[in-house]
Amino acid sequence: MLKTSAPTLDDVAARAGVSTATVSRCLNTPERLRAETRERVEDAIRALGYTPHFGGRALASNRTNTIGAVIPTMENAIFARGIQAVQEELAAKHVTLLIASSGYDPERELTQIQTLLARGVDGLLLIGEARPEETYTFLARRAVPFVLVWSRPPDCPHICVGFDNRAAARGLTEAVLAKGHRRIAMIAGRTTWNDRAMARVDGVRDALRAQGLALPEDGLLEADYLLDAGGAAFHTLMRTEHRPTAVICGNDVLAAGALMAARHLEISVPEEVSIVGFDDIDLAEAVSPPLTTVQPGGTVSLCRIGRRDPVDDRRRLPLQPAQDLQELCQLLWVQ
Amino acid sequence: MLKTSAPTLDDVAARAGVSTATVSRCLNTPERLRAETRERVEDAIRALGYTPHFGGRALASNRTNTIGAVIPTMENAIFARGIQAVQEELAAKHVTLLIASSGYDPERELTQIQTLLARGVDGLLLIGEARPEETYTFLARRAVPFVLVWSRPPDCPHICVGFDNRAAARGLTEAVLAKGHRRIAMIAGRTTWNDRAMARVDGVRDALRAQGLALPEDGLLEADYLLDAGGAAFHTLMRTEHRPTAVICGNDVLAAGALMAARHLEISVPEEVSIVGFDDIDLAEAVSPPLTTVQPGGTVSLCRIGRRDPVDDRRRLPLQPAQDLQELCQLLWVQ
DNA sequence: AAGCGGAATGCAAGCGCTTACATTCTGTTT
DNA sequence: AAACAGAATGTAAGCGCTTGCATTCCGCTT
Repeated sequence: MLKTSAPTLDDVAARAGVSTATVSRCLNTPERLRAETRERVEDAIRALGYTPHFGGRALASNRTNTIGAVIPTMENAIFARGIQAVQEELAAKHVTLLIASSGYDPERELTQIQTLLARGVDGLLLIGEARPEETYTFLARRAVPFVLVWSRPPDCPHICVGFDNRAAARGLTEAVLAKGHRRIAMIAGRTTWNDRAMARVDGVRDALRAQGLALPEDGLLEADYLLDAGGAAFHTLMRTEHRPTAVICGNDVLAAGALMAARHLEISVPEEVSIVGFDDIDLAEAVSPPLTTVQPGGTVSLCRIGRRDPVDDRRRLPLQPAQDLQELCQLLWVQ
Repeated sequence: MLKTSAPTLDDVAARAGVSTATVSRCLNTPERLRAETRERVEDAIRALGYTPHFGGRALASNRTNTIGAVIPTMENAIFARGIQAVQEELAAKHVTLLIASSGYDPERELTQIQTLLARGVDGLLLIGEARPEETYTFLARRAVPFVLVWSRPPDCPHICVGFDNRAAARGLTEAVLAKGHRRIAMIAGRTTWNDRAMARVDGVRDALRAQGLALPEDGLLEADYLLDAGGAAFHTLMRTEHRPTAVICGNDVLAAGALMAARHLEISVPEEVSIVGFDDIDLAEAVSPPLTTVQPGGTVSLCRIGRRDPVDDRRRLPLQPAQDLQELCQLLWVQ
């Protein structure tokens, strides 16, 4: 009689003439088997086309080799890019990344965390530090290991892997100031429950203050991270009494939106106004003129402020993404 | 003594004064419990902060409520967008989507499929139809239910949810022809193991043939779906003896790359040459001039060929994404 | 050749849940 | 009040794997 259902450990064990324990060890700690035994087991596995049953494994070991990530949205290229990198790094370690998105909503984030935990993830990856105390309490009660990425505030009590958004924004702003701009406005992302957006605003303010300057009263707008929203905000800024000569945007999507609006309003960039982004996603390079932006954790491309022809004027920010990924994996690895 | 580990079904059962079977039923088929019993159980669950153990559940029921998707890459916004939509739809049905990417490599796709299966997914979502027979054999032997998305060739023997890329490309090309273009070139995506890329080339050819035209010999280039590659291909096209007056690109990324190259070469678009994309991602709208592109399954925005000011000249393609999502879920639902 | 220690393997008890089947209710019908 | 059907609940047997502990094996030393 032919067996129709998937082969199990027992089948493999029987065929290889060993116990199930040995087969299990062959899968998990092969170095502890005699070479000859291991080969016999491996042959049986191959012959039967055996694959371990995920549920059984999860039940017995109480681990799933899965970590969950809750990101704001996959539609922002910066997160898609980041998540892809993390995923690849984890895959190399035979860990699966389970992705969920919150749409920048802290309540939804908690729900997603709960869903991920119900799915038995061994650890969590969360974006940024700002979230309701309730969420942190929950995480603590469940004793889930988690890592915060994408920001690293100087005094964060949690495990963070990321860069200092405030410092990056300050650096960017300093570069803008160095080009002679004095009337600078900002289109920030929504700062509620978003420490990155907040930190970037602070960074801009820091740099201005150092020069005895400030954002004009009507020179700081918040917008959703959408092209349209960026455009609308830009439109508003351009209607203020004294137009800024440079507009710093909370990310590249906002900046691209602003650029579109400028085109629409027939305001020439960078002649009449400079537009500056943050993240250095592909979009930044594709628009015209290419956006001045900052690649956090990489290099700042300050090359294009006020000129169309790129010049190499790049600076390093404190963080190496690749190295961070390593760190990240290690952190999550410590169960 | 305080219990430290997570509460189990037994704990809940004990506390509610019922059997574990009842608790299980309360979780899975609550309508089969007397209201009063159900409440008692629910109270206990709440009091204990109980969450079902994923592994146990998977083991006993042999289902994970997970479906896996293998996409080429998350870095193309079109897939990020699509996956996000699917994910939300599935989440509403308490199904988790597990995402893996293949980087357009069919071997890697198979590996990823195997990984996903090892993770116990109940079904699979794959992009496009073209893949080695080996992969299909494997799927058949394992009897995994799967759905192909993003393309729907007329004669596909599998379950497909998507649109007819060939027809879409033909439609787009016809629109280009209608604007008077006669010398048309194409920058296609890599067509090996990519039926969408292939179909788009065919569609362009169809439309040209219908007018007694053809792609010039040196007027069809293949490129990776990257900005740079699109730019390089455009560069090549512009060096051919008779420059095309319109360049149709396999997707918006290629088109944006081409546009960047045009800017670099100081070739004005659309005065000297028109550039046309495919997918209608945000990028298409952000570049300058905004790309003419086609939103498959939605509307074709043919508005901007040869002019900067958008005119409303849209047409519907045969497919409704939302409706497709429904269909998709149903298909996967049939275990 | 006997003795020994460590490495290799086997034994078997669960891990937490689902579900077929058995049992006990409940409310009707006679 | 007895009988009964159906609904509600309980019983208990696994699902496939891991792992602590017990046992056996092997290659040395003496």
